[in-house]
Amino acid sequence: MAERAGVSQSTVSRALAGSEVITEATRARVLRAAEEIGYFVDERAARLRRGSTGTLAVVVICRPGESAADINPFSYMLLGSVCLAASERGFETLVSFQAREEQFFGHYEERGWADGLVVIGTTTNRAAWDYFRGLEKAERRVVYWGSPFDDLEWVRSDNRAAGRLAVEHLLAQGYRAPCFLGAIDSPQHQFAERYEGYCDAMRAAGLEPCLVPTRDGATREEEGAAAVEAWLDQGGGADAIFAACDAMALGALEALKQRGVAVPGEVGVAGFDDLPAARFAQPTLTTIAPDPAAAGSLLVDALFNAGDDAPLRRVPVSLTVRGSTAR
Amino acid sequence: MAERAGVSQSTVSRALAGSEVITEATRARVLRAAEEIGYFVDERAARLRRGSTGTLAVVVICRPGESAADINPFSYMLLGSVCLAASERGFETLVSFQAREEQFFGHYEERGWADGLVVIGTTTNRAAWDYFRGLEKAERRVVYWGSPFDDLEWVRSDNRAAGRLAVEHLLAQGYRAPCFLGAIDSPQHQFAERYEGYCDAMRAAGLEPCLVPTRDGATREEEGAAAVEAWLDQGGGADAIFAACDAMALGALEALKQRGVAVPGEVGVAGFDDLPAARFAQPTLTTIAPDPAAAGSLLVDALFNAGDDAPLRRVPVSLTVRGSTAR
DNA sequence: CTGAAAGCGCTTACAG
DNA sequence: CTGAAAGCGCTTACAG
Repeated sequence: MAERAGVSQSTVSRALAGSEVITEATRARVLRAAEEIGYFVDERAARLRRGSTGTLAVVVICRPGESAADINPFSYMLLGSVCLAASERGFETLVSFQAREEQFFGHYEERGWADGLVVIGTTTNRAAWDYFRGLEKAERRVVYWGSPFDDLEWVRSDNRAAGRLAVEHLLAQGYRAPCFLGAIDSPQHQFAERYEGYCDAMRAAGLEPCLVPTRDGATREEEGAAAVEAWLDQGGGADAIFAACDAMALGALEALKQRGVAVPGEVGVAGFDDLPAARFAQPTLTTIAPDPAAAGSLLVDALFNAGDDAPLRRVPVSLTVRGSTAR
Repeated sequence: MAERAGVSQSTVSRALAGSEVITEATRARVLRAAEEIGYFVDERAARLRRGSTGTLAVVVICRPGESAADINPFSYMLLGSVCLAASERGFETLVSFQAREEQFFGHYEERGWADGLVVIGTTTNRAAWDYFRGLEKAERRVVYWGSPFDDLEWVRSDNRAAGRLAVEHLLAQGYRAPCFLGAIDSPQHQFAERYEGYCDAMRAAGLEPCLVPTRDGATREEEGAAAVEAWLDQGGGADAIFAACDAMALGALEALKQRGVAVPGEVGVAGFDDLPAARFAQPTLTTIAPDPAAAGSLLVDALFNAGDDAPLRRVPVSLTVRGSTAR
């Protein structure tokens, strides 16, 4: 390649890297030669020499046994937005889905594969969290979505605001006794935060918070459906449900329909996530939507600004009103 | 590291690479030392020396302006299944989403970033296909999902079988005149294949095929809805619809509901894709489901078996019966 | 079975 | 502004 352009290896490198110091004429000659012989810089060598990788690893934690079709659509959206945000900042993204204990892996930095690691964990997988928490000690660049641990570098939705938004909307629609559907002691910390926001708004309105607890099930939808059935069996009592996530809300909708409870007439339902499915539920599901694009940007920024005084770690949320609360 | 274990660099390399030739005692010593100092092989250097990358690039083609939340859920599933399949075969995956002309990029092999490239394009993006088709000449390892070009190395759903399955199911449910909703002259070749399967089964049953054509719209759902409205305006005539994809079927459902046409009573509706949303549509949507896991495996295998006599390139499909055809 | 040496393809001080 | 030289951290013939 250097021969072809009639210059030295150093000059080729500088010309292609866009160094200021090179004559425009020389650069043009080098670019033409590169075009002619289809030359591209070998990034393995460049990075080995340079020391950095220009790549960011993103790990999506799944439940064991999950296949591509079972993975939470919101995880996919997060993955997409992280890749997009990384790309905007000039980084490539190495992605891997990890479910079983034998395959947990986070040593991308040590191996020279990536400059940092984004871990996306929306589902419960305790073993994975234990593994990744162990890594942290090594003083590396890692940032987490959905971390159950507050001492890790995390980015999350503004869950408290979400809880408040939901309650305020429900009350504005004329519902008088919204309850919260979810598990607040779940390792999924975000649910507890949504519950806190819910409680804030309830108390601000002079109302008593009310919790309809869910229990672990095969899927979030089943958890939601089971909890609603148990609640109805005990006589119900609330006239609206704010579910900790859309999947549970969808399950709740299912259960209410089966029991002949009219939505939104008798009971209003709102969720969180804005899954694609929310738009097609019957009735369509009112939900609090996190901003996936903002999430990707914040995660990538947090990765490289770790240790900052006041890193921006809360992804804004917004209310999407649909049929399930329209009365 | 070599010092620490008291052996040469060569021996460390061989021990860690699992070379047969190394004494178990030596290997143990090396492994212990590696553990102690937290040593990991630098893959940049290893691959530079070895010549390969152990990585596979996957490019998801999007529509310009699409954000992470807008991307087709099926594309995400395909992405997931490709990553999973690659991982099973010991490959890392480098993923990128590409929408605009300036960012098209496929030179992962030349740059030493990947040993091969999987391109996932389910949406219409002519410029992207032109770009990637241009690459092909360079005699490289690329395999395509959703390619409009038959001369590229492709993997697709068994679309003809899908068309047949849909018609056979519709007839078995007592529908007498199923039509096909979609664009058969679309660059999206797969739609035409589904139409062919539809025609095969119609003729086999002694029926005349009938096409309800769609036209490009902002989203597939809008395309489906608009086509159904136009069709109703012209007097309809069919008693069942097999839509070229779920998004269109969902749009059709929407339009039928708005016009007061009962589904599945007056008109049956079936789609293709098995989007998560299909389970939550009202009524729930009968659909032909491709097998995303199989798709990932086939794509990865095709990548490394290119040029084989009879590469397996058709992903099996299956019928998922739901409410929209249940009469 | 293990070690010394070469070299993968770059980038970057160091000279000129 | 450009070139010659060193070296990034590995793997792998080649000896022994």
